[in-house]
Amino acid sequence: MVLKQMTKYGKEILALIEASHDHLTAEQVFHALRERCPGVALATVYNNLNRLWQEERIRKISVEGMPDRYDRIRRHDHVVCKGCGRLLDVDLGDLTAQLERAAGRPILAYDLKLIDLCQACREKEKER
Amino acid sequence: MVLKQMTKYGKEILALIEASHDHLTAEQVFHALRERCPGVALATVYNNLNRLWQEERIRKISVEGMPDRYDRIRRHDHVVCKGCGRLLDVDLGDLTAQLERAAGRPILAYDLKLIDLCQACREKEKER
DNA sequence: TAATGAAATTAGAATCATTCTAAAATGGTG
DNA sequence: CACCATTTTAGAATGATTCTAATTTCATTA
Repeated sequence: MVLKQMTKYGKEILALIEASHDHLTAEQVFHALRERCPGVALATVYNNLNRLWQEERIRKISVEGMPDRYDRIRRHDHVVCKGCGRLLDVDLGDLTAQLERAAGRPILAYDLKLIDLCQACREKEKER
Repeated sequence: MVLKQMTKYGKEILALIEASHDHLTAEQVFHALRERCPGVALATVYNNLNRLWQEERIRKISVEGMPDRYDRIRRHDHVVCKGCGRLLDVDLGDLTAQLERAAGRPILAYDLKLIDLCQACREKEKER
């Protein structure tokens, strides 16, 4: 895929996502962007997020029952809390070769989520 | 978690999912169930899918941009086509211990998707 | 500089999956 | 049977995202 020149908002949004260590939803990106570009439309945010995603400049993370979240592309994995969906970064290194061997077939990439229960959710669990 | 007795539709839906080697959406479960139970409501399907999921009797798989799909619980992983979202089963065995070691923390479970491009999508890719 | 055309942006409607609501049906248990 | 909890139901509501068609922007060419 040939990467096209980025647009004004494309650049802004990419910068926002790269700078953030959270995992922003489209809505959160929209709010953050508004501070710098008051007039911008929500559709523009979705347009650009989709474009950036297709160009593989950002990652999209989906967890059941929550809005998609966007993340910088640099290789890393995630720990998702089973209770509240809280997402943390973790890096297990590049497992591609290993997984290909185990699967017996070549892959383009993989998506690995570790599931745990965060401190807060563990407390709540106990109460019951 | 103590498993409760299953309800009439709960059983039907669980059986449907266990029997199917596809990865059914709620809508597909609804259609299939209708053949055996013509009057059943879509809400009932969602109710039961959610209950079964909470009781960990079925799995829920979410891939960005598509409706959630449901799967039997037996341990296995998935290969997702990057182009069309087609989902195949693959079993890499239980990597829990290995992943815990790599992550340096205990986990409850994990969710691993291998990404590839299916034959059909590879053809299409070429055409461009 | 004016004209052209492609791509980006916009506002709002539309869609789709899913959840919610409140009422009705069902199913044990005493 | 009477009771109460649970399940089911139909349809409305919600929330995230996409679509649409008009408008704006911007680079390129005449």
